[in-house]
Amino acid sequence: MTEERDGLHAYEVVLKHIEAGILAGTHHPGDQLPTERDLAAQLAVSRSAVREAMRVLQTQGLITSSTGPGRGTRIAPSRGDALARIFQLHLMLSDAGTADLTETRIALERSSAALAARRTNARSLRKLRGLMVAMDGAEEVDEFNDLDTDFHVQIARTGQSELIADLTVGIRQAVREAIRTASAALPNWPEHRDQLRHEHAEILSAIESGDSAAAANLVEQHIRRAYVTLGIGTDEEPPNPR
Amino acid sequence: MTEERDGLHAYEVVLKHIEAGILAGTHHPGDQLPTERDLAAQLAVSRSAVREAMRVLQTQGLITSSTGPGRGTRIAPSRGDALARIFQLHLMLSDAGTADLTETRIALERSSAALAARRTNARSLRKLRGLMVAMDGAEEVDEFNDLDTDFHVQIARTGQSELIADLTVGIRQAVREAIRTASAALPNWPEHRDQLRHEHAEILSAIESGDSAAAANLVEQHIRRAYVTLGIGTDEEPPNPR
DNA sequence: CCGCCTTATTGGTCAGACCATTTCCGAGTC
DNA sequence: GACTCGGAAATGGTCTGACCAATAAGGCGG
Repeated sequence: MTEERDGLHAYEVVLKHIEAGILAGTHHPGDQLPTERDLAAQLAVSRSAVREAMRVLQTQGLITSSTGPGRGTRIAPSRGDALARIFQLHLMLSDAGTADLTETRIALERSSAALAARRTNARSLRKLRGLMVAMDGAEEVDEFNDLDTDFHVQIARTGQSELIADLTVGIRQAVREAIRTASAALPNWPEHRDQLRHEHAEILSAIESGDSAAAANLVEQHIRRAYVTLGIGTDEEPPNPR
Repeated sequence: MTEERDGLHAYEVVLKHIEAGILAGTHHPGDQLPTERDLAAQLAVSRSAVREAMRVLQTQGLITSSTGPGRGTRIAPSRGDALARIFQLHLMLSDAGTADLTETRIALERSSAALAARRTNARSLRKLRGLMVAMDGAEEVDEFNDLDTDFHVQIARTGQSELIADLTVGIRQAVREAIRTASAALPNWPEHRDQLRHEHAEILSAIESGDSAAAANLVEQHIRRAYVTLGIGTDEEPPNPR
């Protein structure tokens, strides 16, 4: 076999080979892949090229590797937070305005909250209540803001759609710092904080009672009110009007 | 310097080094990175490790490389469709139900359409009109479906928020095959196709006239009607109710 | 039968070489 | 002086081969 690579880089040959299996639905979570040395031989590239492709897929949360006989590399059973991290990096480099980000965040968190309301489970509710309690005891901006982020993330995770959850998490993480800074500059922080506590309680209540429509609407109001108070993302008409 | 890597893999050292620069806002699109050999020396890892990290960032669309003195590697000025491709792979492996996907797609495309209506430009409108014309001439399922995908993608691109566009593109690409299969099985495909043409025309009209609310609503109706006709994603109450 | 030790497998890392492309610069030419 | 051409150097791309580290499996002695 001559090296017909059609201008593709060596690592791309490997990457496309595996991605094709995923996109075609022939690779499923848990499936075992050939060893790096075998793949290199099969595709007529060096092991380095195979390893570069493996790294790419690993950092995208698509495969996991471990050493030892019979171990090796397999399609990841769960994607972890890789997508959220990648998403966050893209957000940092993107020129998306704060307003766009806000509207996207609202669109995603409406989905998250509604899903959460329809798929509650005892463990998630316990975590959410725990975060509420923790926030009741958090007076300062930094501590409260971290818990606030966790609260929204936990709602996303409750929906049991890891994809939507990952996106939600990524965007919430990305705006975390901006929210922190704006909060710290608020003259009436204690009032704002109490308002947030109140809204969180309402949202949790809607989720607990399984009212997905209410949960979605409350989350949207919650986010909009917070951004108005913080003075961010209000420079143009909402791109997602209702 | 002793190799204090704290359990991190060699490539992770490099990856985190560069990601940190991005997340901290010290790296901006267009910025030049050190050469692979320099980075390897600085971080006390082998060049292979540096290359693995570079591959990861390249495939995520975050950096670009070229050879030659003074060229090298830099932060990508534009992220391309890398995020959409990664997103698509995650969708394939995720257990997200079709219903969840549909609702998320609606949430995102509402945003896309509304943004497009507020940020129209001659070039985008020309492309959209061109796709409409092409669809008028496309009778068969496969050809029409490809153009349909392009139409939705182009709307997303028109919004000028690459982030939302990438997400929209990823999810639309991911459901492309499912839509194609379901369409091919439709007994009354010609009627469905004509209905889609009609709805596309309405959406384009709303975008042209800058009516973002109408554009968002029309897109939502368009997607919902299509999924009902195709018999997918209707197995539960909408998670994003209004 | 149990526990330990050896061995084989497999990913992780490294060093070094060579290649391909591109820029840069200087010698030579008009 | 300007222009062209050719070689040197920079830089990412690829390959080879070696060795390390973790782990599982099998064998051996008790």
